Amino acid sequence: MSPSAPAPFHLVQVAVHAPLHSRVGALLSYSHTEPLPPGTLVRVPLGTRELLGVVWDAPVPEALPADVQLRPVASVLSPLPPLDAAWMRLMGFVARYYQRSLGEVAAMALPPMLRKLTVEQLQRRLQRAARVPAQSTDGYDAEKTVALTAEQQTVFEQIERQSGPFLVYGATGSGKTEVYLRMVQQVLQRNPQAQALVLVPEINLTPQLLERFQRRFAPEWGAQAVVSLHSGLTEAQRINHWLAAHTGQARIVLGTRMAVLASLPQLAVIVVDEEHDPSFKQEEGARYSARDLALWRGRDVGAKVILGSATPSLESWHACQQGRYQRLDMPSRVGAAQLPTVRLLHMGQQPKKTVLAPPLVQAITARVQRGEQVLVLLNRRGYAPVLFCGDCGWKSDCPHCSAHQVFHQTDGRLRCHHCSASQRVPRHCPGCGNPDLLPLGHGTQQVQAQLEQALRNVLRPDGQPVRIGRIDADTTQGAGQLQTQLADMHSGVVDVLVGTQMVAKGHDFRRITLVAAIQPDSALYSSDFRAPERLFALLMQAAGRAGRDADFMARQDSRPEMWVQTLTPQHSLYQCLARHDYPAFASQQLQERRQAGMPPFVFQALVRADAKTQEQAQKFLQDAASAGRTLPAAAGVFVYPPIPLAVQRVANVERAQMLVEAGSRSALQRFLQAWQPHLHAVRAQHKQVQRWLVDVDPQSL
DNA sequence: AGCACGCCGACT
DNA sequence: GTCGGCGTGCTC
Repeated sequence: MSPSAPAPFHLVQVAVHAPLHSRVGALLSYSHTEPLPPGTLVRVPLGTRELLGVVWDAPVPEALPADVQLRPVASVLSPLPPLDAAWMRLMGFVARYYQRSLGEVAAMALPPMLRKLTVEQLQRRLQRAARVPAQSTDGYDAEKTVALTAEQQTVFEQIERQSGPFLVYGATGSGKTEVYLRMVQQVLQRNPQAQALVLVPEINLTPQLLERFQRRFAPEWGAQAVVSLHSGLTEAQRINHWLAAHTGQARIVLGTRMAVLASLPQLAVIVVDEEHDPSFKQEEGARYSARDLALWRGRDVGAKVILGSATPSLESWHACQQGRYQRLDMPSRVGAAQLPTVRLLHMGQQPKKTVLAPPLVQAITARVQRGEQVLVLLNRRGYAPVLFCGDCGWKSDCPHCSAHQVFHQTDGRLRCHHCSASQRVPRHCPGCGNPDLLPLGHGTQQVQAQLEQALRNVLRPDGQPVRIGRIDADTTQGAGQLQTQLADMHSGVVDVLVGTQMVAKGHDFRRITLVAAIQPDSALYSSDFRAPERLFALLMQAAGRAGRDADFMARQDSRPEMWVQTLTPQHSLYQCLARHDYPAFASQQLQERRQAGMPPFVFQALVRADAKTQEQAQKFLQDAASAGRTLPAAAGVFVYPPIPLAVQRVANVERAQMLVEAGSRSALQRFLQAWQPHLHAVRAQHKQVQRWLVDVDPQSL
């Protein structure tokens, strides 16, 4: 381009989602008749298709590759205010930190419908939103503002006075939510433009909390002031809620991890409830941690960040000990509700192969006879994890995966939980023709069946037979099925609920007085060093389901209990659980992690590869490691040898991974940045590799 | 990732 | 003769 004659167009740099073509941070250049400010949403041609893109504030490249022809921007989504600098900084950070392209990260953060709408349709949507009267509060009676307890008041004042970040460490039922509500209210009242972001781990938890925020805030600011953002919304809802956040009309955005990426130009306070929950980590694409991004974003824009949990992540607990976060304790349960007594039932003293120990069955019987409810937890769905032939040793192995097919009695099928392949249960052993195949181990279906058998003659106080429900991934396939089944539990149709961990989270069943964990021991021997941490959190959370309604407990003259069936009742995890002593558990775990050199004392990333054979996958990783070790940034970084994943083969794809470790976050980041182009180059020489990825701060190994 | 182009087997 | 299988390669 000659500098003497002004070009008849302006060059714009655009972030688009063109995965392999563009490397991390790469932008594509387009021309436009006038300059476009950074953050402008545009549609640009790429090959034969048209993609959504965001104009980026980046230096114009020296020169384009000689063979590419500059093309014009196809259209500008002009009705939309540009995305602000803070949002673009966030996208830049996510792309850099998690090793993805800017375009991919931006595409993930924007509502999908933005790709399709015409400028006119967008215009109409914005106008319709603007016409909604600011005070449409129909259906929302002002929630009575109850006085805070002394404990809540103290925590509230500390958050108000100091800058944070805060970790509110409070037992289940200690009233953390009320503190969040007050804090949000306070911040939003002080600044009439300010926005709040509230993150929860699961979609199922949004309706309850959304309703509570609506009741509190809709009377003052209108129903559209509180919106939700999660993957359960329709595309239309999602774009409307996103637009409300982006234009500032929404004062409070409540949602799952994706909400942390929303455009919130006036963000002033962020709450991350149940901050320890693994669901905050995105496990595909850009593998971000919404909790970590909340902290980054809060620091970047000067918003208060409040994390809350009864069993904080060891990362957050450690950060408090280092003085990086401020810990605020809320030890008491509101309204005289008491924590359950934990009984550790030694299964070594029960007959072999006992699934439900007789004393537990007696305890369950006594509870349901008094009109109380019981929650039975078992982290294994199906009837039995494997079918076995006693004559020839045949097992129900999945032909496509290195895993067993699980026996599902309800539909008489064997089903692989990794690739979903399924087949009818064979009448005779496929190996030797033996007609007697044995189910080994037990899952939720079997526990449900055994309970039905054991309680078949037991009656409730109203003379009705006892009903046993089951909730797991198999019973909640269809839309709304989980809600229906939870409603059955609430209304008292179901007396005993058997389920996987999905039932332990967040639901207030007022009449549950007994919670039982059937066989949690396996997590103690897992190869994943985080398994005990997750188990402890799950059991504490499950314990918190019992006896939440102090009035009901008083009327029943009943005391809440949690039973744990275990072969190692003396294990320190169970001993800490029995005392409801998270701090002791955390300090013991942290000591182990420090001695063993594991997070949070080191920082990790994982490189994974998929290929037809394990050798191909591992060879790629080895070559990648070799390329990495020659880099200057490799000093202080350790790359472990590649190993197969715990489930090595899924759907006929072999999977391998390689751990990368460093003593500091910045050393790890420097190495990953420098390594990135080499990974791409090595990949180009390993065409047999079907898929590969980098997982920064992996949550499961 | 899409979406083209391109070069070999069974059908109206 | 064509429809279509998915291998290879390109996209500012």
